[in-house]
Amino acid sequence: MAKFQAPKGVSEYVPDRSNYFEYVRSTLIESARNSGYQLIELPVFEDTELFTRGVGESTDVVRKEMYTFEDRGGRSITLRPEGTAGVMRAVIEHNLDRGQLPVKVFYSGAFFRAERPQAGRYRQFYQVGIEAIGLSDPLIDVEVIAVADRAFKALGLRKYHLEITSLGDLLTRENYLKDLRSYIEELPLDEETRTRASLNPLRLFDDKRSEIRELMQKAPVLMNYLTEESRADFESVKSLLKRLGIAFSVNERMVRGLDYYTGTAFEFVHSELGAQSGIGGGGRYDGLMEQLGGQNLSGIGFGLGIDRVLLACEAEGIAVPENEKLDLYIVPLGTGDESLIIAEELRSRGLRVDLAFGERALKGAMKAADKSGAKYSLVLGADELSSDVVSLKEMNSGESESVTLSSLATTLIEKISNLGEHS
RNA sequence: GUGGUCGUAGCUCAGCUGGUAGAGCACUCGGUUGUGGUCCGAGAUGUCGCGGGUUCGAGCCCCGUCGAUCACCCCA
Repeated sequence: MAKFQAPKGVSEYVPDRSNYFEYVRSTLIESARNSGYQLIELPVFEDTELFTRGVGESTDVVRKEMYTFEDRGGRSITLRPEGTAGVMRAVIEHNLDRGQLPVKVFYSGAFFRAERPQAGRYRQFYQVGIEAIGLSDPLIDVEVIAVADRAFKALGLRKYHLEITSLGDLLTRENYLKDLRSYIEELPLDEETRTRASLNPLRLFDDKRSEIRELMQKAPVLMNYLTEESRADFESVKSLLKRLGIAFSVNERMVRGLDYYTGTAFEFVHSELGAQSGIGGGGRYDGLMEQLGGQNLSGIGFGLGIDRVLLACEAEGIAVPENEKLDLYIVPLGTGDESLIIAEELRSRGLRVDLAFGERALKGAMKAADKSGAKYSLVLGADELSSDVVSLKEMNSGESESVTLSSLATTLIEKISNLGEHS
């Protein structure tokens, strides 16, 4: 029988790289938690219509990238291609918007898009996202951006930058798009490009071909259509970002892939990732909640691509910190039972402990201790059991000291916490 | 979805103009009896992505297929 392989284009993480993945994900989540966002855990599949109405019929995501199927009850189901629509559905369904506003939630999980895979672009990929719903205020726009920026900085990323723009309110967009369409109509375009433009004229700003870029140089710019209020909000966002020391550039031609964005929109781009350079992006959405049957509340949020952030970290040579490693590795010499009992006792005290299984030779077991990255190791043989004293070895220095078995846990806990303070 | 490149041991790769597979790393054991990271020795490991075809003979040639990768499209 042929070997099974994972389905085409999915991203999956196995040891040791999965440690790196977990570190990246938890760092992103911690940034959201530090800002008061709470977990919202949602299904990975939803009613297809939630996405066609929420994300927008004209988007590529809906038109050709959704995993849609019929369940046994004849319902049309779609694997979630993005997070915001589902969050809005849940907020409405559970009346979360009836309490204090804004509602602040974060999510983390798998998303699905049936695209041609590439490094950094997968059919099943992972995102951490946040949403702040029910408040239209530059303050919250900036907070949302700051959550992402702080997460990236916490990871130690440097080679990324933030681009922002304002897409204006719904009416502004309507006026602008009308003018943009009539401008594009006059351009000498091939059939395919024209079709793309008719679905979303903003796309042409993103075209890689230089002749198109040139044609679009003189196209009307949305920024000039903004109402006084939008303009003022955007100014507030910019000055607040500056005061927070968050570097950014204004990209008046930014294009977002989802239809629902209004007002502030932003994107984090990393310079070492090739074509799939966006490590996160988001923006405000004024009409979405109402569009999905809720009250008329505005919200703002982002999605960060864990897979891409991980690639970015690797590209910058960022390592997983030491404290993710084991505290102790036990090498039993014919003392499997006792070793496991001691390990369990230490583990229940909160220490990270592993041991060598399978009657390995001392040399091999010490090698395993080394590979595990554990901070300390100890050998447990008949001598130790009869004397109740073990030789606790600090792996980096190679030095060891005698510790009684009964004080092993407290000694280790003390040593580990001292290490933490010094590093 | 479109086009280019690639697919040999767990990993990185070598394999000359076709003659039935190799290196380094990793792994296991050992270097006189219980302490790893260096060094030395020994050992295990592959249906050469999969399926067809050409040939006396294919890892090397042809076709298909699956997958990865790069760019486009799009996006996290």
